[in-house]
Amino acid sequence: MVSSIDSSQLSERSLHLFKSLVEHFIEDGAPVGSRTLARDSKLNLSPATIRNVMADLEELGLLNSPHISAGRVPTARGYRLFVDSLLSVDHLDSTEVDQIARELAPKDDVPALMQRASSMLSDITRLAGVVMLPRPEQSRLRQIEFVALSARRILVILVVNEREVQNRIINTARDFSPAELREVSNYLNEIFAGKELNYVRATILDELEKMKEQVNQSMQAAIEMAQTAFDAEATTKPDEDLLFSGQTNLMDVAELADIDRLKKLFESFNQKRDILHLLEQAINANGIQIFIGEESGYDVLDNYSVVTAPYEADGQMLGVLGVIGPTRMHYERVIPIVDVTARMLGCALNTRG
Amino acid sequence: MVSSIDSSQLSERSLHLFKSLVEHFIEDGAPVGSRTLARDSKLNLSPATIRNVMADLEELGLLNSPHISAGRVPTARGYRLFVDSLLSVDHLDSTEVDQIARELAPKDDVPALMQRASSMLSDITRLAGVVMLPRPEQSRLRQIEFVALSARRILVILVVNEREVQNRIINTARDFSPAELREVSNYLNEIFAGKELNYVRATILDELEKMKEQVNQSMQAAIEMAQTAFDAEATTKPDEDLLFSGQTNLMDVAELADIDRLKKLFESFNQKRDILHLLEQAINANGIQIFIGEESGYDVLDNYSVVTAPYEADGQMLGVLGVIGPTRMHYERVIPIVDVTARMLGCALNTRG
DNA sequence: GTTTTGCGCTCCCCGCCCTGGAGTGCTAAA
DNA sequence: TTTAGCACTCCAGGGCGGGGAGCGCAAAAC
Repeated sequence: MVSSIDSSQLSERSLHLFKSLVEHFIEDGAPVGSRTLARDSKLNLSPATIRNVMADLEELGLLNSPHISAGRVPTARGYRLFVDSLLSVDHLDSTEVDQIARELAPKDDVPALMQRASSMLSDITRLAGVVMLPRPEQSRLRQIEFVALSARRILVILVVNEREVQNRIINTARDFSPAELREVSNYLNEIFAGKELNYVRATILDELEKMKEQVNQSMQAAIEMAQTAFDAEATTKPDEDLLFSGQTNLMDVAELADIDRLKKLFESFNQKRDILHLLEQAINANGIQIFIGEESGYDVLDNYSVVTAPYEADGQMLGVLGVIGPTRMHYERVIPIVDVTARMLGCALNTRG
Repeated sequence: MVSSIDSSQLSERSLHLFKSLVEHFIEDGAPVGSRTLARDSKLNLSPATIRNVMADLEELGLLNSPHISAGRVPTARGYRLFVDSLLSVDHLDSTEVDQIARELAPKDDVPALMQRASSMLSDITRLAGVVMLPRPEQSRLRQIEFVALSARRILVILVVNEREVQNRIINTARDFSPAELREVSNYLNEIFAGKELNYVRATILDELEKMKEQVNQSMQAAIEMAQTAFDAEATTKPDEDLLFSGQTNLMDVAELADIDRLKKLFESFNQKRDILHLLEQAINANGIQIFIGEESGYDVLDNYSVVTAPYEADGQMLGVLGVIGPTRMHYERVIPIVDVTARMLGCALNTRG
């Protein structure tokens, strides 16, 4: 990464003008010229002076012009300086906070809650919202149950983290009686309840070995069954971990009218991979993190910014949520919204149901 | 609906030319003029003759021209005649059929299967795919189980139609012991297993009344619990019944470059309501049904066509699937693909797992 | 009677030029 | 150091004209 700009390297005046320019551009989406800036920034300077300042800012890589006789536009680096040092974040008025709180009332199951969080983000910001579901690595097994469907088909139910339920169907090598199944689940609950899923997956093979002669036949079968169950879990999950919403909002922002870029972006939403990687970077940042345009390292996100915040419950980081929109977005509004939503979601997930 | 055109009302030659014109337009997307038609239809007619024929066809409402000196374009009515009487459906080559069959192998749970069906439709046709999930009204309860999560929180598991599992969490008024829960589920399974969910929902109140003094306390509680469980089911489901995929494919078709229409369409995908209504009309048609442009009655679908087919398993209609694309789509390919997919999906859903 | 030829006409598309406006950089004056 | 002045660049939009594609109509040809 190139040496980034420190606000102390620039004069008060330059910063003021720069901030004013970025705000203008965010509002209008059109390159900003020296005259408009002279008129609207209260500094009482002539356009010519401002041109000199702007030339300096361009030198520093904070601005550039689409062509020689157009106004200036912030670069990614410029936005970076803007959000890091110049931005004054809005204070959300209480009606908005109330709305968020209402939507995120912990009334039903986790997936539905996440879905609501995502659509709320997109509704309020008029951009695209995204929520990463609680990471399975941090999921603690609460309970495991087996239900016999037919002779050799068994429904496995994993209760995870108080409110989340996963089920999968496995086929077994031999028949199990209901009593046997109960015995098996009791046994598994005894050793694995409260453990992390990752730990369970990792340990279950050892356990199998250790118990080989020690316990009776049905227990061995139990462990084998459990293994199948958790294996399946590991393989079928990974594309179910991001929830998008409000993608269509992005079709409004005019400067992205070029449908090709938008298509690429939508496709990367479907693929999920890139966005997922990006959000994973953000999970350990404590608090808001912002990826601006090309900074993210993903081509599809050129000209888009991602504002993220991790959410936690019971003192544990669970995942990340955020908003995706044009670099030219109203950061001063989006940031507090993402922030508050993350906190509220955390509250809703705290285990006191 | 206006009287539609019967192919017998038109001369052999007119039909041939008309068909040729539609095929041309589907290929190129540009209005077709008399000269191109004269060149490419093997009839050895002069452009002037063809102009006369085209004028007649326009009179009948099968064609129109964007402006006076452009070529002709099929109207919705024209497409209707085309697909009803003139279309010769492709024969899918076996590699494609194989691909479909492979994707729809009944290896895992119903939702995942549906998801695969939808994305396969969109992948193969390069259009948008949609699948309506099996209608809950036709779901038969196979088994019900309760799992105690904590003192007064109980996880209800409904196994429906062999392969589908639903769960919800309910809060109870008093504590239940595991033994009690088992007793309750045994009881409910006894009377309700194999019945339709609708029937269960409807009957459960009566049952409650009938059993009032007849059975012991815990049985009454059982029925109350079950009622809560099924109620919740009825209310939380309805927006989870359509699966779209490949929407981005629609961003390629150039003539719909006007982003506004596309945005409206995408929004109606999210709302689901309109598309759902449309598909519901198609569920009782036996076999392929095609909605062309304005015919559908929904504004958002102007210039789009929907090709649907219902799918069934075990002799029972379960739902509808289909493809959404520009009216100018390759019906001769899309139709057999939708058809085969519906059949295959039906097979995959047959209960022999 | 049907088909073709010929002709005049319409309309779109494209390239061209032009102009006005916005904005720049540079230089010289304040 | 700031400002004024000036020459210059580039874009957007309007007007214009030619070329092309296509049409309808009427008269000739089959």
